[in-house]
Amino acid sequence: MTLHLYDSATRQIRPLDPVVPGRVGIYHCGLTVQGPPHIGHIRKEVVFDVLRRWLERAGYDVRIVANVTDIDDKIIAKGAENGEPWFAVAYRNERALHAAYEVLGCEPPTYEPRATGHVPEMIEMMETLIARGHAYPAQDGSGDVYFDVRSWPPYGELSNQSIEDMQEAPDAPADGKRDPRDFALWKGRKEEEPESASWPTPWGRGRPGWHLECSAMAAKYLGPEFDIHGGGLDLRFPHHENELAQSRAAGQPFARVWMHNAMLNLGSSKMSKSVGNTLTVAEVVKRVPAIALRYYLVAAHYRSIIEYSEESLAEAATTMSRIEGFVTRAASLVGRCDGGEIPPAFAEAMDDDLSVPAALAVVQDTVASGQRLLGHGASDDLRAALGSVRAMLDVLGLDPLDPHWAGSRDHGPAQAALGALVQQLLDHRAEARAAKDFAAADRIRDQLTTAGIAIEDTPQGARWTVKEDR
RNA sequence: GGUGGGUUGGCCGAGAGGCGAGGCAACGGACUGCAAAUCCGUUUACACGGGUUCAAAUCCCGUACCCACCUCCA
Repeated sequence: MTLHLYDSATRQIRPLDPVVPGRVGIYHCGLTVQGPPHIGHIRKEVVFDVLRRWLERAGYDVRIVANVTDIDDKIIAKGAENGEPWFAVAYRNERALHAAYEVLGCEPPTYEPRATGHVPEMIEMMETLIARGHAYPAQDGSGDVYFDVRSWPPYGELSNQSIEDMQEAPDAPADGKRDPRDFALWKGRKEEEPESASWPTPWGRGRPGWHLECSAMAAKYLGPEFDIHGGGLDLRFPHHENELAQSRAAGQPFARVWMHNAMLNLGSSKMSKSVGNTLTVAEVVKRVPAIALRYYLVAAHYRSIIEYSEESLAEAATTMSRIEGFVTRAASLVGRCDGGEIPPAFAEAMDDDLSVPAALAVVQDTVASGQRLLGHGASDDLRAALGSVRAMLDVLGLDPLDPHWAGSRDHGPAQAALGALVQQLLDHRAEARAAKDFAAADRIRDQLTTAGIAIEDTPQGARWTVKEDR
C-alpha cells in the first residue's frame, strides 16, 4: 500500500499521486508572527514533520514550503502599542517559532518565505487576475485590490458552500467592492499606518492581503501544480478557499490534496490568542520534557481535536518515559541497533491517512515483547525489537537515541563528573548490600533520590537515570 | 441561518456491520533484603429514542449536547 491521505476538498481518502514521480511538494500555511507560538500552532508543525519523515522513509524527495506572514493588522498594531517597528515584532516572533521547531525536534521547512519578500510576485499575480477579469482595483480609490468572486463560478468548492449562503467579507468596507463577499488581494495604505509597512504598486502604496501571499509563494517554490496543501482546519475558509480561487483563476491547477489538522482545545474552545486560552511552547516545555510534549501532540490522530489537560499531558509523559526506559535499557545491553525494520502493521497504519494511534499500538506491542526479552539478556530477538522500536519512533520524531534528544543529555564534562560521583555511591551501596547492611544501602539510595537520580537494580547491576519529571 | 466534524470503559484514545486496538490509573500476583523498573492477571465501553439486519459502537431516521468555520486565526 502507498500513502493514502484524507483530502478535505473531496472529503475522501485518496492515494497520493505525485505530480512528479518520486517527489512530493507540500505547502502548509505557517504562522502570522504576531506572538510566540502556542502548543496549538506547534501541533501543525509536528503533524507535517511526521508526514515529511514518513514520505522520506518511503524514498520521496520532499520539499516543504511554509510561509511566514510577517505583515498584517495585528503585527502593525502590536508594534504601535510597544513603540517599536512592526518588523521588530515580526522578527522576534519568527525567532520564537524557530526555537519551538528546534525544541520539539521538527526539521525546519525546506523553504520558509516571508510575505514581505514576495511583493513583486504578488503584483504579477494581481496583474494576471485583473487581465483575466477576476480582480479589480477598488472603486473608491482606497488602493485596495479585490478578487471578484462572482467572476469565478467554482468559488466555494473547497469548503462546499455557495456564495449566497456566505456572509460578507469584512476585510474592507464594502463601498469599493462589486460584491460584499469579494475579498482583498491587496490593501491600500491607510493614513495611520507606518510608511515602512507599505510597498509601491501600480495601484498605489499598500500591503499584502494575506491570502495572496500563499498563492504567489506556492507557485514560486513548488510550481503551478503541487501535491499537498495543508494547514489548520480553521484556515479552510476563507483563507484556503481564497487561495484556491486566486490560483485557479490565474490559470494554475494548484494543490492536488488538501490536508487539514484539527485544533487543540483548552477549556473546550480552540486555543487562540483572541480567546486568551493559550499555552506557549516555551511555557509547557518547562513543566514536561519536550519529547513528552511531542508525544502528546503526535499521539492523537491529526484530524481529531485534542482537548488539552494537564492530566493527559502527564499521562503522555509517563508513557513516553516508559518507552524511553525500554530503549535505553535495551541499548545498554545490545547497543544502539541502528537501521531496524519497520513492522508491516506500523507501515499500514501510517499509510492509512497517518493513523498514528494504530501505529503507536504497534510500538507498544514491540516494546512489551522487548521488555520480556530484556529479562533474558542479550539476544538477536532483543536487537530486532530495539531496532524496530527505534525505527518506528524515528518516523514519529520520538527516538530517544536520536542526537536531537540524546545529545545534551549524555555528553559533556559535567555529565561525566556526575557519572563518576554516582558510580562511587553505587559501588558503596553494592558493598553495603553484599554485607547485608541494608540501612546503609538505603541511605545511599535515598540520597540519590533526593538529588533527583533514580536507581534501578538489574541483573547487570544498578542503573541510574536523572529524573526528568518536573 | 449555512458548511463540516464529533459524543467510546475511572481517564486518555483508536476502530467503522460479526473477531476484546493501545495507553494511563486502580487492584491482585511474580521478581526484590525492601524498593524501583519489568512481567503476568483482573476491570467488556460505545450520548439518547426508533429502525434495517441472522448480526449494529459501526448503516438509516429522529433527538440532545459539544467543537470548528462562515470575523484575525495552526
